[in-house]
Amino acid sequence: MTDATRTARPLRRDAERNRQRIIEAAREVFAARGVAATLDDVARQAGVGIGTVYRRFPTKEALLEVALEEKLREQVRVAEAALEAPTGWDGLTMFLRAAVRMQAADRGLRDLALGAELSLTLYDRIRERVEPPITALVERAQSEKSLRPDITVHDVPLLLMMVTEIAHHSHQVRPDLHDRYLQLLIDGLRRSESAGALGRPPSSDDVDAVAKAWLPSAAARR
Amino acid sequence: MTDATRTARPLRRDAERNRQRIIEAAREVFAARGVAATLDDVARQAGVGIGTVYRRFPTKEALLEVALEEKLREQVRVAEAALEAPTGWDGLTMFLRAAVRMQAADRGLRDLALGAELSLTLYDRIRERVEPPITALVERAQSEKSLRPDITVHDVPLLLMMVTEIAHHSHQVRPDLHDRYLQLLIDGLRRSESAGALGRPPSSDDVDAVAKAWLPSAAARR
DNA sequence: AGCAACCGGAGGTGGGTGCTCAACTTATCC
DNA sequence: GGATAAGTTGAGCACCCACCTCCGGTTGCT
Repeated sequence: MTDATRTARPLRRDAERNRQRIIEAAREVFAARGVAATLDDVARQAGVGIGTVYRRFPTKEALLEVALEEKLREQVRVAEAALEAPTGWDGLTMFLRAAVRMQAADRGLRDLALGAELSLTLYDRIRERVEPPITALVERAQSEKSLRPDITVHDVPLLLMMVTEIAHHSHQVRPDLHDRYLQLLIDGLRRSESAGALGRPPSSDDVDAVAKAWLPSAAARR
Repeated sequence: MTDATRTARPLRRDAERNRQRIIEAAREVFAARGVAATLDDVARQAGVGIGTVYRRFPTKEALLEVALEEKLREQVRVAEAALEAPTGWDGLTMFLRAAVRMQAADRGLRDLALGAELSLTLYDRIRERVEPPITALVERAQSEKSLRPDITVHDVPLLLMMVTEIAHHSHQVRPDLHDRYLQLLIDGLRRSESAGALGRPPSSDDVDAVAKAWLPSAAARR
């Protein structure tokens, strides 16, 4: 019953230093290039050999998890904090803006938020803590007659995908450009008599399928 | 001064038949996989050898141009037809819906419309015939007080990119899903007192830069 | 029949990725 | 100040994919 990580002897000092360097480098590299970045990239950025990276982190997934766990938790915190907003509409738009800001600044975070090759247990743990607050906000905003009634929680990931996609392609040229289109979408979310019909909303499975098809690895595969 | 294509002797019958097969196959393959599709894919689909494709079309670009020229012209026609609409708003939304419908059904068309590796002369010829009608529609819809005033022509390509991106990733699962988000954006385009500020619009150069970064080849390169 | 035109597709070329391992270096402990 | 385990390194292997060439064999045309 002894926990493996607890009984493990501490790393030698140079090894521990390299481990930190690798994590730091991973944060930068994954932020810039997303989960598609190679561990060679990380090693070069960290100033260590590739072998060192592989010794410390058996898979890219393991490194991703360590490098981005904190930011993933932050996303949960943002969703929960949005519940404190005075209105459902404020909370929902606050969450959208915060999530876009974070994911626009870190492509790896965005890839993970879409469900990319993360340890499923951690991913599910995050997702199951983000969905309930957002569901609550959507319902509250609809009962307050500010959010249009034909929107569901499952639209939220799709909105984020669209906007962060713009963000990543325009980041070099106009790092703020995506805000323009997020605002346009937010204005489209407002209840209004002039709004057109939206058609059938995505199911939870639809969202998963789209996210999977959107990920870099899927694109490379076909 | 003799035109090379005019003085060229006609192809042998089997060669002409294969040429047509290749063009037909190219239309299917590029529609499904976009400009990233390989000429090997096209050859397999056409039931001919790769060598045959390369003899007939020295580069992928040449084949793309022949395979998609008609659809590109159709895009121009759609833009011009939108001018006939009763109001600027109707014309603009008609154009958006038509452009999205066509580009969602043909990924290659979408890639070319974004400016992917097409012979520059043809590309510019298309663009310079699409922009004026859209500019006119935007201005008309704004003077009619239906389109919000902080939108410019250069927003149109970005809107198309976002929506067609969703279209391509959701096509397998829910071929109509992108319409939902196009409608949301269209509702966001309507003039309204509750609309938020949009920030600085993209310049023409910004659009080019974003489109370039969005293309499959650019993603592979870095 | 004879010959130019045409076809096919194996394979050369060039690029990239994920990962290993044997030779070397360094921290730590007595 | 050794002895030793722990750590490091990066060339190199295995693999995959895309573009394109080349030439022995085939086919349509006159």
